[in-house]
Amino acid sequence: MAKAKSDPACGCPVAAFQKMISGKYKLRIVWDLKDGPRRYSEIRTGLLRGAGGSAEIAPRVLSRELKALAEAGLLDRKDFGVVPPKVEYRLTRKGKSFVPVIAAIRNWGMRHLAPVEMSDGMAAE
Amino acid sequence: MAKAKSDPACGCPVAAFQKMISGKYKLRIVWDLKDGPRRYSEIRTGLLRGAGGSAEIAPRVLSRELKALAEAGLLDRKDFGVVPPKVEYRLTRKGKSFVPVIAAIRNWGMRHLAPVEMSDGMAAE
DNA sequence: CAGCATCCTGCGTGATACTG
DNA sequence: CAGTATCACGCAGGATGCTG
Repeated sequence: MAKAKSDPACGCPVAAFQKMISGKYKLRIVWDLKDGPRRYSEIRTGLLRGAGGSAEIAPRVLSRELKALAEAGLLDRKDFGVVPPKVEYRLTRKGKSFVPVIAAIRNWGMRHLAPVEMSDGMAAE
Repeated sequence: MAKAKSDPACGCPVAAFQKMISGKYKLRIVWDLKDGPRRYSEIRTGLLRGAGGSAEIAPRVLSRELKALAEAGLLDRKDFGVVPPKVEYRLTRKGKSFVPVIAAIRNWGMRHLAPVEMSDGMAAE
């Protein structure tokens, strides 16, 4: 891989999509944010539901995904610039438009590959 | 990493989905197969559309993805067992049920992250 | 609290060669 | 034609420790 010279989207939306959501948490972050803005730690904590018992998420990783999503234009970073740091992330319009797609994915996933005992955030809709 | 002890689906359909389609070509393979069965080389060739100029796809990679998809129950491998080898891959019912999801993804992708000059297989829906 | 800096590791992926 | 075998590499992602 890593040819990364000329495949902004490869001419294929699917490939572009894959790139955009590459990373274990991206989809779930967006999904978590669909209910409203959240703070860094809230996202982090939320991601642990269903993490399978692994340790905590490395801040480096979460940070990276958040940044990538922001640069992809899916979400917006709001830094309050206060002393005890406070940062909120919220979906942009583009991000919101993406939620239904995730919903479709979740929907399919629950029907077809789910051992899935509903312990997830599925009470949402 | 490599916790891999108990996360068949992490309890999260989205995570399971990500696992299932992890791999650069999986989604596109399924998409390509939506029109009917295809042979190994056809898939390989088809995948090159939009490959961005990289060399050909390593057979090892394609092979692996195909196998994974088969084990995931999305597609079916049909070996004709003839002298000049001939193998066809076709979507299973489950695989077909997944096509609309990809369609949703493509649809969103074309609207939101597409440099996308319609050179793809978009005539589909 | 919200990160960034550093080290380390496994796996996905590419390239090439070989086989039934 | 449809793969498997082998070598090599980069990057995602985990674990710690530190900072503003």
